[in-house]
Amino acid sequence: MYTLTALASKLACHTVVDPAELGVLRELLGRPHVFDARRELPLVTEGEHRAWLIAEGWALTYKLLPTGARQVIDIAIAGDMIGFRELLLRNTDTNAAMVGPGVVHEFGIAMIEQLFRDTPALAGALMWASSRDEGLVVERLVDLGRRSAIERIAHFVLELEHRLRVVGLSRMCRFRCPLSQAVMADALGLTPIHVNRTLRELRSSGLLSWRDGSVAILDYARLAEIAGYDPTYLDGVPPASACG
Amino acid sequence: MYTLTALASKLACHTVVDPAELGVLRELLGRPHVFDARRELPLVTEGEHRAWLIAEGWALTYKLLPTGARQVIDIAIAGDMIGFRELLLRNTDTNAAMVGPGVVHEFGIAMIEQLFRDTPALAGALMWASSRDEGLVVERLVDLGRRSAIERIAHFVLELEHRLRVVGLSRMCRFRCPLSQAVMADALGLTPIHVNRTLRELRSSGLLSWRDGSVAILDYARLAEIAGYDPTYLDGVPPASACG
DNA sequence: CGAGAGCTTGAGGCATCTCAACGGTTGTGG
DNA sequence: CCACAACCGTTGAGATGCCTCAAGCTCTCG
Repeated sequence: MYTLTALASKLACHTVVDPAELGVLRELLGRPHVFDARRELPLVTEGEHRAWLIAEGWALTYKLLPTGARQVIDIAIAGDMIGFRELLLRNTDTNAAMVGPGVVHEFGIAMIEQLFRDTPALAGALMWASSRDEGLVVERLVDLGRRSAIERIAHFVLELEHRLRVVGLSRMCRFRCPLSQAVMADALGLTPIHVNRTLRELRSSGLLSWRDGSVAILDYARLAEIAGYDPTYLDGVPPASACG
Repeated sequence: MYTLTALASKLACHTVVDPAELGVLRELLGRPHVFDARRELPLVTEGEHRAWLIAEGWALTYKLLPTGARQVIDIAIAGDMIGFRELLLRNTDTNAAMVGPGVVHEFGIAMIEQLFRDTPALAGALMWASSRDEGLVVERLVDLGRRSAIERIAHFVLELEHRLRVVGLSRMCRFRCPLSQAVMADALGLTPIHVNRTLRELRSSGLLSWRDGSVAILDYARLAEIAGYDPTYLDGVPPASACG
């Protein structure tokens, strides 16, 4: 049974979450779906906007340009929502898909409205989580506008570690990451080739290791210095102290 | 007397706005402040987060990097809010400032909460406006990640025209824009020098004119083609049909 | 009259892209 | 069981879009 532990961990950074309210949410969400890798997550079905809560696995939203280029907007891990922004804005030019296999819940605007009625504290916490996701997008904007490739990647890895640690998926600066270099390139505004070279540079400098989807941050301090990393835009949880 | 006409025009794109509710908002906002150009708009004062509603003029939010580089996040025109995202997220690494002189209202989280109690329809409309601003940020992300300099600038001009038209500040594809090339550079992830050269290219191709803060889109169709422009991420208002 | 802001132009450099290719792994259908 | 495609990571060589450095001009403001 999936118990939304990741979501609970994340919200706990912001407020105390009533377990009873979480129970209401679980009831409203219903049964989870188990999805294959690369499965598309439709954000609009039959004119209705849909959003997704990731219980397990990774997902992302992206936009496609007429030229065929792709820009990844959000990278969602366990406890994150996908399509929440589009629920309010009702735009339809955004796509979403799973990265690896995973477990997700589907929901719509009606569920959010009901949460606001029945469990206003939890609804507020979800709004905070959504704002935090916007903060991630803003920080990515800074990445693409004003940081070099090596700074972007360093920043990206540190941010990932932080988010995964909050939901219990990073320990001692080690975590699993199923993102291909192509996906990272589309998220960071680079070429897969350049992502490859830059990662190699970080690896050969002994700052991190990344093999077969297993990442280890080996020199947190130097990585943070390269990235100009300051996680205050996230959630107030302090950065990792040690890399054992 | 400033009557929030720009805000009303914008919200009208989304829902019918009750004039009585707007009256309540005007009461809650109180007297407007007249600010000089370049005036800073503090987003945090005495530990309290503050936001601003622009009644007249232009304002922007930005982040500063340790290196001294600047990334502009939002560019706000009449009817737009500044600092709304930070109100929820409570992050403190974002700055805001006026561009030219202008007229603004200050508000805080308490006012939003009261709007949700007293005028829920209007509060919902404001949430929509806030989501629309997030949509702008996402589209900027696509700009910086996957569009060339000339595409970014073309897209930026078209988006500006759309937003200004919605609040009655653009007619026949002509509008005033007080942004310096340096500000545009910091918004679009470019150098002021390159913005200058790219603008010259657009001008000499007869696509637009830009002199002394007066902009005219001369060839909407070709500009839209260059930019890959599709304003569905905005508000459902159709693009400008003619450039007289 | 000087300072500052904004716009413009030139020359050279480099970070990143483009094009091209190879090897390993996985899944799939004949 | 094999052939083949698809995906992923990797590397090389050359091209280029944008940056950096440098300078001069105009206008406004005090």
